[in-house]
Amino acid sequence: MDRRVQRTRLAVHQALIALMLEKGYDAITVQDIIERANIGRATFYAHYQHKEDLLRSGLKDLRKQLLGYQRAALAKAGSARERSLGFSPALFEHAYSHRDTYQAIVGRRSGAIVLGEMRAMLAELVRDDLKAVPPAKGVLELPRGAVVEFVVGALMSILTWWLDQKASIPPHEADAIFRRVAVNAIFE
Amino acid sequence: MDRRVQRTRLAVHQALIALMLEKGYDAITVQDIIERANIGRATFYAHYQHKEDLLRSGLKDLRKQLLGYQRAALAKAGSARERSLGFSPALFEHAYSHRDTYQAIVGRRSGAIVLGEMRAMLAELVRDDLKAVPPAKGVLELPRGAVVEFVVGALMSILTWWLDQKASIPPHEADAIFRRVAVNAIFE
DNA sequence: CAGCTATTGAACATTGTGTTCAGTAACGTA
DNA sequence: TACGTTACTGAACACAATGTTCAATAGCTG
Repeated sequence: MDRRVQRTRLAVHQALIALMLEKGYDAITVQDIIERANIGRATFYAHYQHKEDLLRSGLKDLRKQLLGYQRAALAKAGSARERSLGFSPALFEHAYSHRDTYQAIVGRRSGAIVLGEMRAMLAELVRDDLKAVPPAKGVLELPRGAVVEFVVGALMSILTWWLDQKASIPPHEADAIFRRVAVNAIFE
Repeated sequence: MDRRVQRTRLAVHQALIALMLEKGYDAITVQDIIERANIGRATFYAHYQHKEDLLRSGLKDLRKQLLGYQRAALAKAGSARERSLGFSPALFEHAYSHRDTYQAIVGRRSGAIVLGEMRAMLAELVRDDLKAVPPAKGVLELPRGAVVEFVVGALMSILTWWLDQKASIPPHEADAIFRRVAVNAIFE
């Protein structure tokens, strides 16, 4: 790929992340982005149609990685309880080493589109994952759709809370908290 | 209060809800609102500073009602398990009878500010509520902040899922689903 | 080096914002 | 009912951002 294209794309993506952390996705204008990335207006529109288009292209990379984690987790052995939502430890590790990016995506300043896309991505992961889990037997049969939404909500909540924390809790501990509340709800 | 003011405020609020259901909060312009509400531009800005200002004023009413539900629930008798998050049945009932409004606020088309405000409101409720609940004893001590975020996330998730459902599930059933996954996580 | 292609910067029409102000209508009260 | 007060109107305004166009220029790949 043309080196100029690479540099432009990188600069724009970095500008977006930085600006999201500073002012939140919604407040960002294309003007802001091209100034920060130091590129011409026409250049931006040669690459992306909208601000949103840029965002989606960034989330595509994230998606690929998450799907990779899931495939790896599904290949592992263990009890059904251990294997369900098996991608979660890797996800928390990943978030830990890309704190800035995750905080920009999932944090308080984020935008509706960002959160919506992230939810959709995670929902896909969780749905696939739960295929292996038999429906919980209890007084109340939980609808599968509700369970998926619930797990995604719990995951995003814990993730947000964890990243906002001053005292840096290690990722495996944050994951343990998530699994304690989410996995409990799924089984029995 | 002046009748003219009342009519203007009502028209504007109704326009907002309708437009949120049609195109989502983010896509709405002040232009849209004043056209739909059929008022002059200057009139809008005489009442509200921004689009966001209008939104917040609408959410204030909701907040009052939710706090009322909580006070009523706290006054009731019952086990700790029953009493915790005791406002939830009333909340689901309320959402059921104001489906449109809730769908506009909490639904897929909503905006980040809307969701953020709603989260904050619910977080306040939940935090107050959980003061009565002793910390769960288990292998892992759950941080209180994490629990609050988790419960709010679960509530919003189940609410969204429920309102999106075609088959109209009765509110008490939706509430049962919520309590089944959320209360379980808090106790034991 | 040659040929291709990405980038530039400036200009443009369009849309929305938030403010101002004089004129008009509707209101509450006496 | 009549009066004084207050809210609404509609038009105009400066400003900021959007997304497009195009000729000129710079940088890349082979």
